[in-house]
Amino acid sequence: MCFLWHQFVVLQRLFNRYLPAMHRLSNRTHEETLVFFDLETTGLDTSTCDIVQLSAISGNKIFNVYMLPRCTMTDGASRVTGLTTCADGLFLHGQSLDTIPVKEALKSFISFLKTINNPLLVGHNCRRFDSPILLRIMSEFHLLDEFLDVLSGFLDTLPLSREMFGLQKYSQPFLVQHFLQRSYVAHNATEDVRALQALYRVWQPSMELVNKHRFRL
DNA sequence: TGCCAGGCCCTCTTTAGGGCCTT
Repeated sequence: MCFLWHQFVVLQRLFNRYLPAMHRLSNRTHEETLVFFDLETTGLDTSTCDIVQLSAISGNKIFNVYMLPRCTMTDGASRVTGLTTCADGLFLHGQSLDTIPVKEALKSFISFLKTINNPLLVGHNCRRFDSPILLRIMSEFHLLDEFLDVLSGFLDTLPLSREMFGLQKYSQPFLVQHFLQRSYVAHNATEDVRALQALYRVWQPSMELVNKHRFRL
């Protein structure tokens, strides 16, 4: 009897010790893989603009494509990105870029995501800007269902950083300067995703905050 | 000359308005 009671006490202690960890594990999304992404677009109007550059990074895997937009770039977008379009193609600071058709670019991005386990797309201000544009254009090319099937969700680092830190600004260049003590080539999607990945490594937000700021369609 | 969209956040607010954030 005494032996059984001892076994019970041992099991109870083990249970009490590991239950909180098991509970945290069940709520974690660590089986998801973070994929930092960014768009360069023809403008700021999320209902009409087109994507000209789509970049993503997950670990050491990098994705980047340029595409010819179906509409002209606004002066503001050309000014901040250095990208211009004409009948001959897409140019970065006057240098011609290799582009692929929009649908091919989107399908290529979906294929990239399929190589990643349960991808969670992470972007700065992506709830209000990048994700509505990406979802709209995926829908226009009848790729939305396939895209959503492969995707775990989105995570917006703008409200996440606002909740984590008390700063005067939360633009990505400011955050990079503040946390990484360096400047970078903002408004180039590849540089933006590398910078955001580096910021996230420094921040290491809690799963509670991640779950608070994640979303799906 | 500089803005052009739209939603969130903050405050000198809530019957509003300006700044921020993305290109």
